[in-house]
Amino acid sequence: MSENRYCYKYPHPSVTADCVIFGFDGVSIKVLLIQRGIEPFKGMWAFPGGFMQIDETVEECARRELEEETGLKNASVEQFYTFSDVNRDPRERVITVAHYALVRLSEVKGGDDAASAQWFAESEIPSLAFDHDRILRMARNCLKERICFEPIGFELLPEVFTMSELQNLYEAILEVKFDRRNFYNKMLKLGILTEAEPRAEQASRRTPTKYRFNAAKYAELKQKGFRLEF
Amino acid sequence: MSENRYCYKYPHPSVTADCVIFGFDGVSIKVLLIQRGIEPFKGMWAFPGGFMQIDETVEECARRELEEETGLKNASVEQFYTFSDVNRDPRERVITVAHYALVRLSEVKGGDDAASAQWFAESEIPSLAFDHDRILRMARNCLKERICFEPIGFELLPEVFTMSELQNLYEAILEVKFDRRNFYNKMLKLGILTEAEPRAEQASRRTPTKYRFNAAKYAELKQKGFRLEF
DNA sequence: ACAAAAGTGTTAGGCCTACACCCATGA
DNA sequence: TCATGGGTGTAGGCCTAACACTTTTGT
Repeated sequence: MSENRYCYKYPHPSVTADCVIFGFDGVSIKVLLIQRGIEPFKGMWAFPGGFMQIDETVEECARRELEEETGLKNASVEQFYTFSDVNRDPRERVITVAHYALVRLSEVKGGDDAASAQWFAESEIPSLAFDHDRILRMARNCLKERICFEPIGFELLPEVFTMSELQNLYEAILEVKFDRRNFYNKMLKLGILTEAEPRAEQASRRTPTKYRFNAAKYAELKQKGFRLEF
Repeated sequence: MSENRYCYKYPHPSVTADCVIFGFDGVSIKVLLIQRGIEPFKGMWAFPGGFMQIDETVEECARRELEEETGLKNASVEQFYTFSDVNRDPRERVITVAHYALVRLSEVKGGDDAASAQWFAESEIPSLAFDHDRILRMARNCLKERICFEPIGFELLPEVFTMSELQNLYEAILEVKFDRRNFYNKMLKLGILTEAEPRAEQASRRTPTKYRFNAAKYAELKQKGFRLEF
């Protein structure tokens, strides 16, 4: 018999943090999944996640899991909902605090567990373990809403990017199409973009202008209270 | 020694649901607090809340607590964040899933615990137990953001209300002032309000027009995808 | 009589949308 | 040479913001 040394007067649930990891390859949104090596749901795909230690917060737990899976230390990780259906885990009562992380594909080396970790385009995501299908749907919705308030998109792009990449990202997240000129104008008028390296002399007309996100100007605007609108 | 019959291999946190209960008296936002009768933080004010039972979800727990405090059964309750700082409860490791509820003051009879429950205007809220100050700040922010997407305000008003009351509510939640005429026009153009009882014949010019929320029209608009803007 | 609340309309400016052509390059 | 992607400007409509006076009633 295993030693069950932690005893309580009332039953306690386990608490896990799961992490929906979003990336962007320049065209479409990707999600990092890992294939479960153990029961339950052995062989099925799921989000990285694990049990919260007694001396860490759920956010710390999510970051720890993220680092183990992707090697990333400073990604943007945010909790968005806590799932607590009574039977969501067949083993025991587990509630999970779901997070999403925005990472740059280019910076992901693949973690310890890389063998079983894989990026999926949204359209190719298989049916997932536990209630992770539902978690994914909510994460996706949160992303949509959040991008209307904060320029989270820049976390998904390389530091230097083209306007088309940015537009593709917004279109992918919001599932709409924008007129190219209008998108350019709106973005430039917002004033949170800076042109990166003044385009090389020999730059052909075909070479797109590169931008980077201007966090300072964004902070300034935010202070004055404003909203991104799309 | 108390009987500690629930034993686990690893330490488990306790899980609670707390409920920030918002009301509106026609002028300002109110919050329902209860005075703690036991340690820790005995005598201090806090949100209603309690331990999640092993056979209920956190939302069910929040609704149960809400009903115990206010007698309300069908209020709008929504979770918004999970607080898991390691030392947020001095007794043991407790993580709490914080919810907010929107209730009509007129419908609150006062619950079992009414003796120690009290409505506070925002400006009069004392310093709170645990990390409830922080929870309140986040709840307040959520309210601000949510009202830009959904007409949650109507949950706080009586079924039939005047345009001024509605404007006061929006101004209280968003902490801004609107021009009265512009607010009227915008609201009426949105089309989610219906005039309640055609104003009595003898209605004086001083008697304000009464409206009610038109949920059907709202659902219709929402389907087509639109946003409330303020 | 005076203060407080409700009803009502116009104008100017800004923002959003829709839309088309040219150039350079790589295949 | 053709297809692709990037760069660029304008006109019309809609929404927003700013703004004042009248009426009624309660005090």
